[in-house]
Amino acid sequence: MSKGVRTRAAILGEALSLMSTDGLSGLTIGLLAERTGLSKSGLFAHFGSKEQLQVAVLQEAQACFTTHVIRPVLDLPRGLPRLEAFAEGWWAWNRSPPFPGGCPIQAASLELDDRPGPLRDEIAGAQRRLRAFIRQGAAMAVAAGHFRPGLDCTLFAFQMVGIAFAQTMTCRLLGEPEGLDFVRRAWRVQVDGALGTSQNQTGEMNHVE
Amino acid sequence: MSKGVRTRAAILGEALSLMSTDGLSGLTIGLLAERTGLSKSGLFAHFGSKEQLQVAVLQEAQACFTTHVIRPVLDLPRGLPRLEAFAEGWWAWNRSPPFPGGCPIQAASLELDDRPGPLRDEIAGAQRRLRAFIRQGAAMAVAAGHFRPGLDCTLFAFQMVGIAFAQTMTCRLLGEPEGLDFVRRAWRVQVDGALGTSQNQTGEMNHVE
DNA sequence: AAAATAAACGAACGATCGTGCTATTGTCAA
DNA sequence: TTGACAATAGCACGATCGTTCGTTTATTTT
Repeated sequence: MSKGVRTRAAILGEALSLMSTDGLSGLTIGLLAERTGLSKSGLFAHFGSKEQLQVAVLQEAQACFTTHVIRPVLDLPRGLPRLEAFAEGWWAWNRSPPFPGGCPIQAASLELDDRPGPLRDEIAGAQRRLRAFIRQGAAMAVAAGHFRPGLDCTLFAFQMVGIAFAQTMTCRLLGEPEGLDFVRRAWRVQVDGALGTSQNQTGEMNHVE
Repeated sequence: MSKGVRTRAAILGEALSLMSTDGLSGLTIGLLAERTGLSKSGLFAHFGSKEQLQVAVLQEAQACFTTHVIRPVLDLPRGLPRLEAFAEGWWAWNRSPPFPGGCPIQAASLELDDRPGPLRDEIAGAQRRLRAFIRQGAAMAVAAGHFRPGLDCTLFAFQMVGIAFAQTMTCRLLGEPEGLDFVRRAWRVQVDGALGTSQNQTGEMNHVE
């Protein structure tokens, strides 16, 4: 591992921390240089432009999410077990990601949703992949007989994303300590609504369209 | 209405538009002065500091939301009718608010959630009031017999906020035209899960904790 | 209409922004 | 160990940031 690669990785790590608290627009080259102990120009040379730096940071954020949340659950059996573990991992990530601030991907998603360009493409791709992961996870649960046949897995992913955002809102912005309870209960409601009728733990029948 | 007040209102209107696309941190005094046709110093004098301008913009955003979404539904009968109308109004607001960009309140919520100070207090208050409004709306539906007794109205509000964020994500960032369908269906699932059993339109029984 | 007050301007400030250069330092292979 | 090259520093640039100040122009009140 050459020097340049190592430095670049260190820069991206620090950039992620900075971005998690101050957002993509708060990620400034001068500040980042100061925190990494590099000169502005020395740091700049690693990326060529501000935008390329931002793209790299967004990619690093995705890689970090994959490492911390996605990868660990791939060892678990497909279907409900994996999905449940992913949910719990995601809630943990949202509440206390490995940065001082909140999830950079969520923040960037709302920051960039009205500004077309490479940055929005990058974060939109990340969100699409995340939803696809959830959708496939739900589909596996259907295939395994955990979830009822005919479940709309795209809607399932949509709802789960909503819970995640509501969590950030509750836990981070409002700072309510019972936020995680609401997350878990909302998630439980959603899972219960997707279960196969034979496994329906709460005795309710589920809506099939 | 004196001149100063009129100008201030015009500034805030333009500021809201600018903020909806570029975020709170993109709301710069120079740019805002240019768009309103004022000089930087002339504009600045209306607020005294950048932070006070930002606070004023956040308050203006709340007022605008109240006018467009909250106020109209207060004429409707309490309970489910009002709640349904509010939902539809909110989805419409999220998809195409009276600004070029997306909902400034949602954007600011994620932008400020890690930066304590007057700005975060302001937006946190807005979110708390919004949730209280939803919670009370659900409580009225319970009182009116539309929703089942024992419904957790706080959880209900939590879930609804989640749907709204997921909508912004889907409709704005990803630009999926069918986004509104998912919003309505997720909302329908939530409402169905809250209905009194006698009115349950989908034939499912509901989970009561 | 004159006096009093409010509103807006123009110019300047120090700071920081992103981005080019050139020079110097460090690293790695021959 | 030297030579090639990658990595970093230093410096400067035009632009823009938020802010202050004194002045000028509008508006409102007397």
